[in-house]
Amino acid sequence: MSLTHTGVTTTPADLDPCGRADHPDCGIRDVLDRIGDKWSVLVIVELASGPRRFRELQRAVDGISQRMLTLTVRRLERDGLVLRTVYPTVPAQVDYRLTTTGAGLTHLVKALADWSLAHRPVIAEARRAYDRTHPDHDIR
Amino acid sequence: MSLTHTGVTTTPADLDPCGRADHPDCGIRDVLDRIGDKWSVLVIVELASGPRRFRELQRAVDGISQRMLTLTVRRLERDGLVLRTVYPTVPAQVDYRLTTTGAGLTHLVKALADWSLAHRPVIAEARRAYDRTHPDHDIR
DNA sequence: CAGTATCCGAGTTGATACTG
DNA sequence: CAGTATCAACTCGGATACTG
Repeated sequence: MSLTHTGVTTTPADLDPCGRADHPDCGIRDVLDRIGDKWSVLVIVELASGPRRFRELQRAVDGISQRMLTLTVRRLERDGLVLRTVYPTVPAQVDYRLTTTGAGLTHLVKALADWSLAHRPVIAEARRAYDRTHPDHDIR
Repeated sequence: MSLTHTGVTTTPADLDPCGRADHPDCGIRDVLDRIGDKWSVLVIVELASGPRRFRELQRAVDGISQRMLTLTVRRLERDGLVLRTVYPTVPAQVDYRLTTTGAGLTHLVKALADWSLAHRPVIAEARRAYDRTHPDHDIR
């Protein structure tokens, strides 16, 4: 479902996720779907430090299950952000590394991380203020 | 603190919703959770063009349900990214606009959008190539 | 080691109906 | 207009077990 689902009240099969000129999200959805999920960013960040094997990644990304790591790296691979290399040894050995495209994305992720870090106090305070003024409201 | 944790990244003092020191995502998660979901970015982008009323937003963000729009703007408000103003008219009138913090975030979102747009062809091609070479694989 | 295959519960979303 | 309330459908992620 990650390919072209933006809002979609439009047609089922739309090869043009973009559709309208007044729809400013064209294309961004693709990337957002990828980096927006729980694990991708963590994997990307880890790979930014260099190639990693499957188990290394799993150990580095604390809490990720085998299943989720597999799915995550597969999707990143499919999008051309990560390169997966299998060495026909026994036991199997596979390494993952960022592609040029993927490395480019890390800059943005880094920028986002910096912004997040810089604004964490502000956001935290905003939340406290909100929760204080809206005691019974459950936004999550 | 940096995102990159080569081998060992001990985050010294961490006040955190984060839990553990070996978790390099501290803080970025907050923001990612917000902009990573299906609708927030679309709403932010729309608001980047100026204040909007509830219905205007709903019309602009194609496909969003009333419920989801409410939840989305509430969360953005709670995080201090969006300011919600209620005018006690009849019928009710409410407008939403980005806060200074929110506006700052739009720059990053913009950067992400630009990157996405620029790399869309590459990613699309990577996907086609992957799907061609892995015909039976369902990554979704 | 590096996966794949299943099952299942929790959380999220969307449709629908109703209100100040 | 700008919501709130409710509920069913669906998705996602984790746990577990098995394989080349």
